[in-house]
Amino acid sequence: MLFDGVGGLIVEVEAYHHTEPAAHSYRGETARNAVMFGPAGYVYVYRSYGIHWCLNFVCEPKGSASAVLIRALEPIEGLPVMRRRRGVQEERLLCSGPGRLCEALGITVAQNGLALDRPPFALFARPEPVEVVAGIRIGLTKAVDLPWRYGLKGSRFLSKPFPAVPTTAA
DNA sequence: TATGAGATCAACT
DNA sequence: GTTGATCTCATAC
Repeated sequence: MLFDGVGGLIVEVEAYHHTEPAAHSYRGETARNAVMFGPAGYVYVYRSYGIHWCLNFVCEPKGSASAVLIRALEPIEGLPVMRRRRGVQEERLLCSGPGRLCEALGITVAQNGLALDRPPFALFARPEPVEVVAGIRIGLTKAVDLPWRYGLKGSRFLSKPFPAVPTTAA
């Protein structure tokens, strides 16, 4: 996934749906979350805790008000730009979190409602299936127990590591 | 290394 | 007036 020539592999996401209280769309459509109620393939950006931006992709079906929060990215393109914007050198810290990711990519509310399949956005499918692990969501105060966090197995760029895989659990 | 509190604003009640 | 899908810095081990 690229934005304006800067980006990398998405390694961590969280799912949101209007039927669960943690979602912004839970209480119905408002001026802020209107994008979530629109067609899939658009971005929903909002400000969190007054200082951070969070990037979401709106999903099918239209009207379901579902979206995925992009929580972490493996930086690949435009590393110097990201480092400059973030003021951090370590690759792992550039995009390992929703707020960091947006700062690194230069995403703000100005991008709210933009289409994902047109510049400056660019999405690429993976050449082959990847191993994905699911887990409990992070940083929420509602519906915390839903296992709707998904990440690339073994990635070093996750905002937080996933629990050990079931096969190795005690 | 681990835990705690502050920063800061848009939208909701 | 309160809350929040967060991050960073400071202080305490």
